[in-house]
Amino acid sequence: MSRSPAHERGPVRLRDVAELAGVATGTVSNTINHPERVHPRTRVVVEDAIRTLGFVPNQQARVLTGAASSVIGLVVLDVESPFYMETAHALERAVRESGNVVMLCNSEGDLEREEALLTMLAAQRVRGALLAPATPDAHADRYLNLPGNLPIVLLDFDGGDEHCSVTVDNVSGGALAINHLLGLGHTRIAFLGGSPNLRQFRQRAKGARGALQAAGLDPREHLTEVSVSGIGIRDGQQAAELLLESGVPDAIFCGNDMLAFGAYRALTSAGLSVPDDVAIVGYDDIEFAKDWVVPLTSIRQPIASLGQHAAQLLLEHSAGDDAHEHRHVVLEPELIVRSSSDRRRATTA
Amino acid sequence: MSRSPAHERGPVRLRDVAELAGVATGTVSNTINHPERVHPRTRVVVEDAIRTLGFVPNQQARVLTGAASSVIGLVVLDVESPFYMETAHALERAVRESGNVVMLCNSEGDLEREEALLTMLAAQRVRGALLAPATPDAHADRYLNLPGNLPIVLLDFDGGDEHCSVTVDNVSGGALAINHLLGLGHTRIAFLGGSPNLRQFRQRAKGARGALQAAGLDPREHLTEVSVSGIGIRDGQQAAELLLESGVPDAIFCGNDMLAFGAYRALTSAGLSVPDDVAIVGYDDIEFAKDWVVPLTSIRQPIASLGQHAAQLLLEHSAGDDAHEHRHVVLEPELIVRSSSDRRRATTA
DNA sequence: TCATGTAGCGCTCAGCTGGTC
DNA sequence: AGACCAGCTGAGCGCTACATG
Repeated sequence: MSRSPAHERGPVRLRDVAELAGVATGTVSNTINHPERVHPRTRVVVEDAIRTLGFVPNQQARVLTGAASSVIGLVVLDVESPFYMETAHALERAVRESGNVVMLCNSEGDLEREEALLTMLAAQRVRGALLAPATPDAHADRYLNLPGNLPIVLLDFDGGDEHCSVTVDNVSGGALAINHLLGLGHTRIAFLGGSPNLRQFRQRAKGARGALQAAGLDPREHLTEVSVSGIGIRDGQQAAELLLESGVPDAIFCGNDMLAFGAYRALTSAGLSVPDDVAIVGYDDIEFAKDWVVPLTSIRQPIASLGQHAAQLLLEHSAGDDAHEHRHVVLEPELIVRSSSDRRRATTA
Repeated sequence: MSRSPAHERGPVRLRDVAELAGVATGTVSNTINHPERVHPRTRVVVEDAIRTLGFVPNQQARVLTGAASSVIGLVVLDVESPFYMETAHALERAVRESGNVVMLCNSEGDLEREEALLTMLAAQRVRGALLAPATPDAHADRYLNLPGNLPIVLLDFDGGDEHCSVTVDNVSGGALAINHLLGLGHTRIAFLGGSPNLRQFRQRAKGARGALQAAGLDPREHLTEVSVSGIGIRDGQQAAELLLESGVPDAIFCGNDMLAFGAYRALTSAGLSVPDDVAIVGYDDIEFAKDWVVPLTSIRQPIASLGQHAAQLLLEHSAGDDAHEHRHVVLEPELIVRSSSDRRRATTA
């Protein structure tokens, strides 16, 4: 009468194990959750039964009886963007270390889709959600009335008093880039990414202007801001081509690394050398940056740290701790100098 | 007595809605699942109550009562590899179109981790799992006794009679690349990726040898196979540097695009021009390929199609259809010619 | 025709029985 | 006889289906 697990219909239940072991269901439950409460003799019998039947407890039923869910939702804008994927990976790592798992969802920058996903996650009664808002400029209000009051932590987005958040200081990152370029003697600088509708880019531009002012230079004179329509290589290339029509700057600071790769293509196509004619600085320091044809100087976001903080905030937040204080963690980016801005730098690292 | 959803403790239950609406729980359930069975007047009342309470049905409880889960697990080797991410995205898209959601898990090429993830997915009672096996050479046997007999579909891995699978013909892809290079007049070809432990690479190499033979050329004479230790840009660069020590080939066919980028770096560092001195062909046609400094000729995997087939197979498989016939879908790759092998080609596309 | 009541999905936990020393 | 421990029983988690009114 032994039924091979692989050929059964429907999953094995606790009760099946109990029957085979000749004990009550509660005893099986106990050997799984409180082994010390059950006599070693019985325990062995039950464990054998579990093994021969290939029993895997139904997590949904467990959660229904009050156990905390071990699933954490992660909603990102764009699963294909290298930066978001690296971030997702870091988050996954941090979440895993806490014994939970990530359910990765892609909002594709669509507000409705984001809402649908949050509802879905609430319906799944996940433990909480990490959310990289889909809107360039969503009001924090947007997340005030979450479906099923799902605990969330906002990524790279300041949620005001109502939510926890982990952000990286974009203003400071912009300043970092500009100060580096000024230090190299460049004063005719372009910022590629002056797209009006992306908050991160706007903040980086603000940091850039601030750094120029702090150095006693008028941004209107020394910083040309160029809009981009998207955030990919092509967009960067087009924008840089446009920029070159009105003169060659000393340096181009790009809103992200993909744009920087595009700028590189435009410059070399125009017969210009990087960094001799024009220096380039990117942003994000994605994996590709260090291995680009000319290794790219970039502003590195502290992804691993971001993941850890976000995971920890969410776990605290969802711990059921009644009076939860919403916290905001702000992390600092870091300048990584490579040969796209400074020929003296080694190719590696 | 109206409790604002955002300030409640614990999620709203069906019963809360029923109380507020002054009906029985069954009626609320009906207005959600079988609206036609409930009187319009009552329906409005219930719907109002649902809205004011912000009620989101507990999906776990639903599944417990027999509903099919709408979660599909996706286990991949490496969430940071561009190719896997593009594949994951395609799968997600296909799964979403079927009204389900993906739970993305990262096995990181680790067998134990893969097993733990499959058990976790079984415990979550997901509808099924899509699995890109973590082993270079796992026996299909490995997946014979799955925890909780989780329905699975194998990706890019032939599971024999015991599982459904969707694969792309790597042998044919290898041949495609070689025939293209032969057509350009190249006969001293290197295959970069002769790593002995990656099945995909072995199959591509096999296709390459076959194509040479079919053209009446002895592979031992015309094809130099170079091992790589990994699958990243650095690995490709190192392998290509090593290769150049023993002479410059007409063309390099790489096991994937990242290796090809690395080979490109090695060639240009050595003062060689692509494609004039050496042609390069990659594999996978990742997003980056078309925008590399010299746009890369590559073998494109039909990712979208792979996603659709895999999702469909899994849905069929998990439909509970008793006598399920395991099916194997084999897709054909496609040659995308760009300027890394043929200067006459436009930069775009 | 429409709403109600109830059983039960798989599991856990508090409370209990009954056998031992 | 009282203390104790192993294991059993049953209610209930949130929801749906089905048989009634």
